[in-house]
Amino acid sequence: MKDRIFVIDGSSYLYRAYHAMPPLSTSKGQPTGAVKGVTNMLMNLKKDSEGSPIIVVFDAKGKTFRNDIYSEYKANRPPMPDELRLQLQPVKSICKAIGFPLIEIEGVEADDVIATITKMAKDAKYKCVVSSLDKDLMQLVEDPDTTLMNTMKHEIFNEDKVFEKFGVKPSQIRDMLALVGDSSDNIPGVSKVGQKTAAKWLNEYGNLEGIISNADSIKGVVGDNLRNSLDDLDRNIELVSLKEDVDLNLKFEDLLICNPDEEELEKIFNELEFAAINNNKDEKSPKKLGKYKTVLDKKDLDDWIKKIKNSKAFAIDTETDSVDTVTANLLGISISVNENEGCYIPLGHTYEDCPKQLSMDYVIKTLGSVIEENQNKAVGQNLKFDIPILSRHGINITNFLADTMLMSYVLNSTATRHGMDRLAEYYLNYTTTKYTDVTGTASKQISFAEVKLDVATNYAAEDADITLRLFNVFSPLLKDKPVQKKLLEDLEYPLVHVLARVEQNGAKIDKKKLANHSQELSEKIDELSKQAFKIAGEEFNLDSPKQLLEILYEKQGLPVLKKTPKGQPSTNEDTLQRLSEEYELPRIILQYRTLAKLKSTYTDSLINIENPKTKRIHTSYQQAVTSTGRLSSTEPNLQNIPIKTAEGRRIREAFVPEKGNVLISADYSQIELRIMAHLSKDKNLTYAFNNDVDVHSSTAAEVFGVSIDNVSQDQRRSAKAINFGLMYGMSAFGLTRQLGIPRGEAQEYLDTYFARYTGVRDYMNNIKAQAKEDKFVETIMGRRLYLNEINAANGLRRQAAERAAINAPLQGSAADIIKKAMLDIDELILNELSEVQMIMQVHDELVFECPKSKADAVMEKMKDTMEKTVELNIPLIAEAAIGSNWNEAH
DNA sequence: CGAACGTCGTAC
DNA sequence: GACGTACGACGTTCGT
Repeated sequence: MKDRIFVIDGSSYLYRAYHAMPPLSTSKGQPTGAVKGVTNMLMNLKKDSEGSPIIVVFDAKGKTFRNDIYSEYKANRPPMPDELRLQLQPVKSICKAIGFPLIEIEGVEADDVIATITKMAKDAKYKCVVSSLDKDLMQLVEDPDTTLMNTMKHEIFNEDKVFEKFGVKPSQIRDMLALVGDSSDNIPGVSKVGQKTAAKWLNEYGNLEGIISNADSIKGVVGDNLRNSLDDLDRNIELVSLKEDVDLNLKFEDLLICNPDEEELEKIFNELEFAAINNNKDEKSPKKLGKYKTVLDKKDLDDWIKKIKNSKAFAIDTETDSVDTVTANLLGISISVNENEGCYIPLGHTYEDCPKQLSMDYVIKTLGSVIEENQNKAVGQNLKFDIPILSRHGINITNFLADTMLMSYVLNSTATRHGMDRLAEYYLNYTTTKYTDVTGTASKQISFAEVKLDVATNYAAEDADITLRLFNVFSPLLKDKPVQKKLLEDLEYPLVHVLARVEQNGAKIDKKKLANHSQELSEKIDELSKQAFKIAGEEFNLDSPKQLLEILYEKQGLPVLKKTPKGQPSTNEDTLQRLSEEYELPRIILQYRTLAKLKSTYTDSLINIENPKTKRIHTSYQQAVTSTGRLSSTEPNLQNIPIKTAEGRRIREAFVPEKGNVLISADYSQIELRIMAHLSKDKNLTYAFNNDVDVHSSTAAEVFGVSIDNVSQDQRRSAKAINFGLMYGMSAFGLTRQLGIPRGEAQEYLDTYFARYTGVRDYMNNIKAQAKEDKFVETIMGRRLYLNEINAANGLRRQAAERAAINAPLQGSAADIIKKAMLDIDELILNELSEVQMIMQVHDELVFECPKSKADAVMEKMKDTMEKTVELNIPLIAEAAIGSNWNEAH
């Protein structure tokens, strides 16, 4: 076997690591995530290379010869982000200190240098492995002694593998790239020719020359495009060909020398605050585990009970056999009272030879009552999960000290996601053991009950430990923000209990009705598919945008009206709607889409998700997801059940009460517009709400200069679009699209609106100015949305932040208000309406289930409570109705 | 092979 | 490029 060398494209490593790693940084603020990622990748490769030389190539600064050939080359590349730029030098220093030869040559690209090195290796009778999957480099595989390798997977790209992936031989890759072009390098290829078409031609005619000489026999639009692109193709070939004779200013032998400088490496690691990196070992660097104890006897449990009693705060976490809070069984409890310490009390582990655990009854009786007594010192992460589980096992928590997930959310809803693993990474720079690290994934996944106690303890006690450490980080931060602290303690924490109850209540569905509907949809969908295939002349996957665009635009030759952000011809509703005016196929696709969506997303999934135990569906409300303070709903999402079309409303008809009950729905009328009136104090808007005038008609009267009684349907519709658009920061362009009117006319509407509603105009300008000053906006209850990009140099991003600045106080305040209403109503239910269940929240709507006989009175109480929950400058109105299903009640 | 991403469509 | 906030189904791509 020949000797071999490895060649790395350093820049591509850097970018990959940058995107794969969290944004770590040193205490001084030097970003290090990408450095760490690259370092790990280098170490792994070093290990795998078994002593073979490794050479690292970086792109040099400045233009290359390709810019001389084509001035637009890579012209649309965004500049390297600052956070990454700052990590470039450290990465290079580390490469050198490890001892890898590092090569940067100006005027050419790293790919050319790599090509040159593979050529030198070949001449010296060495094999060459390039650690990259870059498609430009695939042409190098033409030489049997050169391969590309996917570092993570040890997958080798040889000639066969290239053919498998690209449909052509390595020697044809160059021609393929020239035909297809490369949007990231800003090289236009032959229009409408992608990898597939290019491969087809290359297999038929051998090479680009062959294709060009047969160009006349290629039919259709693509043929025309090809004939029109001949000049481009010459240029593209030059651009995609790699230069193999770059002057590296060294001999091949020089590349084989590894010259490590351990001292320098250690110095760099210290500066970057890296823990010692494992030079040789396979496993991840061992992280310092805290002192974690498995509690198996009464004496140890007693110790921990004392610790809880003596603590100022203790963290608690539960382990279960399911994520479903309605059915999950308790398998263990973990506790932490000091950082880096913790215990795990297993209660239900079942594997063979599992040590004897304390009995559930005993632990509930002893530890359980101490937890209850000390619950105002209890800290958890996402307690909405733990509370119902504990409650079902006899431990009732109604008043906890803190929830770290919500602390993080209220402090800054967008800094990071608020799952514990992410919070530990972000705020503690600590990598937690993941759940799937101990249970495995997918088919190999085992129940937590089968996880060995030592492993389970390290996982579970760590969770409690981390929760406590996060609490210690967040507490002082909140001390400095009394308004946010109040929001957290008076709104979000109490809401945890309410949401837990709403989730546990669940909603009843009429499965038979849904099943019938599903069957009906199936038949219609089949029929539409057949029609579509007939017109297309072939069968294809109607659900695949990719196949659909081939059929519509390439085979059927329909005009391309719009492209997706990625440059593909669009097949979305808007586009198909316009095409439908002239063609039948898009019209059928649209009908197909509507029905397929209903079936897959709603009828089928709702049937499947009914809980076998309760025969109801139990959504999960996410309290720390949205940037604005709204809740979101998952598994299933009950907040996007159709309502606009008759077919869609049939889904709502399947949401029903138990026998003898009815559903009551109460929703806030125009709550966001009312908040706009409240915040802006605009005279016209305030007048409309104070006098109970239809707000869209009133706007129409102002904008179109007619009396309110003479507002036409069309005018009201336009005014409604304006009112909604304003709250989203919509432009004249957006209004144009929405209403299908000329740009000038839309602009006139807006101008007139702002002339009539000067309060709204001033409010919008002020909130934007304030946001630019503060870098955040606030709701009426002081919930903050930080807007990092409000002063961005990039106009698009800045404008998006400006729109968010307008929208967030409106959407967020509405969210605050309905959350407060939920607390008030929950109290009402607990105190005097025990037969009523709150079962759903849909942003401005609450749905209840209650006995028919109580319905009228309950409805009035709910409506009244919602309207009085806060006092604004204008009245808050809730509209309520009773029904035998959700559609009727709404 | 499973995770992540892209596109599409539903809600408020 | 142009309207804010979400979730999920499905197909496609990519690499923990």
